Amino acid sequence: MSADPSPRRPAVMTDVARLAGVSHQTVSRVLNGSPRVRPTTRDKVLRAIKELDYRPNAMARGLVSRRSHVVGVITFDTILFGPASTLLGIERAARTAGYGVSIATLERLNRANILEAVDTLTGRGVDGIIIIAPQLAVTAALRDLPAGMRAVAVEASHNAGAPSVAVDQVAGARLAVEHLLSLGHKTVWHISGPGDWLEARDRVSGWRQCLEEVGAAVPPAIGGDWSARSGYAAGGILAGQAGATAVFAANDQMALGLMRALHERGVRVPEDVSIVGFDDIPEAEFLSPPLTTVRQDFDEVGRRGIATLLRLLEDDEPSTDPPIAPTLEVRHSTAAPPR
Amino acid sequence: MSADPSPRRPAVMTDVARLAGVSHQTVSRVLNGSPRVRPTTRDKVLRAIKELDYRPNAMARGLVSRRSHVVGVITFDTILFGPASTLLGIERAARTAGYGVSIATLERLNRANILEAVDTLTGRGVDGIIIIAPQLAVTAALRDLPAGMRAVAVEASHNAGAPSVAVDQVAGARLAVEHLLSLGHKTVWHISGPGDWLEARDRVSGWRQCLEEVGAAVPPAIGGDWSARSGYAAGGILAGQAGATAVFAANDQMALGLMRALHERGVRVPEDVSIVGFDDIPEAEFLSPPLTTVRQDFDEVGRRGIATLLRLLEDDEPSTDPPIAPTLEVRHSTAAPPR
DNA sequence: CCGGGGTGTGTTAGCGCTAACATCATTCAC
DNA sequence: GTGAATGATGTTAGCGCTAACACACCCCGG
Repeated sequence: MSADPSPRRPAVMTDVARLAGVSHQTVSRVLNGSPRVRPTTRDKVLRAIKELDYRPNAMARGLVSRRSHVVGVITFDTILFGPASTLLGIERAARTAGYGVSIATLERLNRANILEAVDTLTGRGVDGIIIIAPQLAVTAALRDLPAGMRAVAVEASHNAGAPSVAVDQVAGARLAVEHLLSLGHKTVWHISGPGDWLEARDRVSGWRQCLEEVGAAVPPAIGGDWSARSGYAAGGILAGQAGATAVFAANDQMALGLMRALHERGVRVPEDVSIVGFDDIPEAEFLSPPLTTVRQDFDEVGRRGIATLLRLLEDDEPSTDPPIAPTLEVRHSTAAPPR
Repeated sequence: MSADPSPRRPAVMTDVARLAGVSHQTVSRVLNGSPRVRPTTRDKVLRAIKELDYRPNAMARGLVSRRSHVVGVITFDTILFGPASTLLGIERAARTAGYGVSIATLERLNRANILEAVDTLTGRGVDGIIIIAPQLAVTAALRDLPAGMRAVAVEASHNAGAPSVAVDQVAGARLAVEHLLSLGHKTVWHISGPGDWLEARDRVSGWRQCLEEVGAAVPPAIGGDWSARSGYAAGGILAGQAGATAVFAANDQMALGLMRALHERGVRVPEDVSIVGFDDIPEAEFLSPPLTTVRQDFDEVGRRGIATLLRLLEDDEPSTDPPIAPTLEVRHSTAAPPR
């Protein structure tokens, strides 16, 4: 009833052709959904394929068709929530579109590394590349990608050397600051991300703009590095500032560290100080108190990244969507200022 | 001095051969480091390669050599700290070994999905597969992988259908429980992970064993699902238990949720209740209070996973290392019980 | 009853590379 | 000086597939 259960060597197209009594080209036509095949023939071929447990060889296919149906993703070597979520979103979107994903991570972000990663991925035959490029160095590197390589940048600035997909970080920061001001705070302090991260800069811009527009004093931004540790350290600085009643942290981890630092000093959140984070990590809702934060839709980032890349592969016409709007999740870490 | 900067079509091996005045086979020899090439010839070829910016075509290479130098990684579609860190560790190790990584994520874990992912990856021509398989369903699926497919399971039970690499979860749990008992607690409660996760089961076993060995009462395990939310919910149950002074949570997120729940009820950590987590997420150190937790070396998991797979590809001899030992990070969430 | 235009199928020629063997110089022992 | 061993290179034949064309065969109108 069934063929040899463990053939020595996996079946190839000619084996299928022989068993079905047709030429290998007819098998190829069936596989590629050509309409020029009689239904009865198609059935014979399909049966033979199943019987031999045949799977087309992707490399042979790719060699002749010049399409691997694999996209490369370059990402910073980290488990930071943003990049990790974006990678997942991209993989999901790619899978839906019938593409595979090959990854290359970078230990250190600089031009040489990035171009090398692009080379490696290109060498492996990917059809295009998505670069998760939140840092300025990356944006710069994008300007001299090898000619002919199709790439899109996500989380990069709009004037990168490639079409880009991004969340509107300025708008996100404004959401946070406006919320705090509307609660009655006179001004808002800011713990920023590292200066070479685009998102960090944009969040600083949004924060500053918003304060300036309402004529509020603009305190100096306190520099952090995304880690809870740096948020904790920022707490030390903030504690010495009498009028600081509201803080916008550029990500949730720093907000968490800050909360720890304030707690140690007996400063209550939100009674004494209100805090807003950024990212909405899964834990944000369960901190003490639950953290008000700005949420970005990373699945959407992934979908748009893949969509933009596929468009680029097909039409060769770069296209850039407007940035994705983030949303504010109000929880219990924000309240009116103490009187 | 230099060739046409933007050739219409990328250079292939014959182009290099022509420019260098040798046969394409000599170029191939240079590329593959054959000793049978005169140094002067090698130089000529190398210069031609650089001049034409030639890169070998991976698909053509793979087609004939039957090696793609890409490994596939199947992972659960999640940004849980463990699996995400493991993926990163694997990529790093693979890169060091000269391999690329193609990923396939699973929305839902069941046999059909896993086998499909294996098929997809195999179809894309990977040399072998690493399955991040923390759930029982995966272990079961491993038993009927397509013949000839080389695979290794990480975070799976030792009697999976494939060679495996794992951290000793039982030992990790014992570390946590012993620490709490040594502080003077009469017994230790446990918030477990989902019952279909191997790691969750092993941590329950370690916890129970340890208590039984010293003749301590074994309270019922409280079921969680890894999320901070479930840890928070467990807090409700625990609060009703008068004698509960020590809790071992099966991961840091649940510990975090629990801390929140206790805080809301005015229960102090560690004065009233001691808590130990598992994983040592980067934030653990900055929770209120800093969390004592069990740390697993995911980089080592990645390295061993790749090493095991490559050994399998070379010798065809399955080999399984002893499990990796986790370590305890003592911080401030644990103390002697209240008297 | 014959030519034109579909259909369905087979044949041939590569894609860019490596493996295997063939070929031609050298070198060196005797 | 001769033959065998060795070294450096070229030639040929695929890997498994798709693209392009060639070829039957059928149906149809004139």
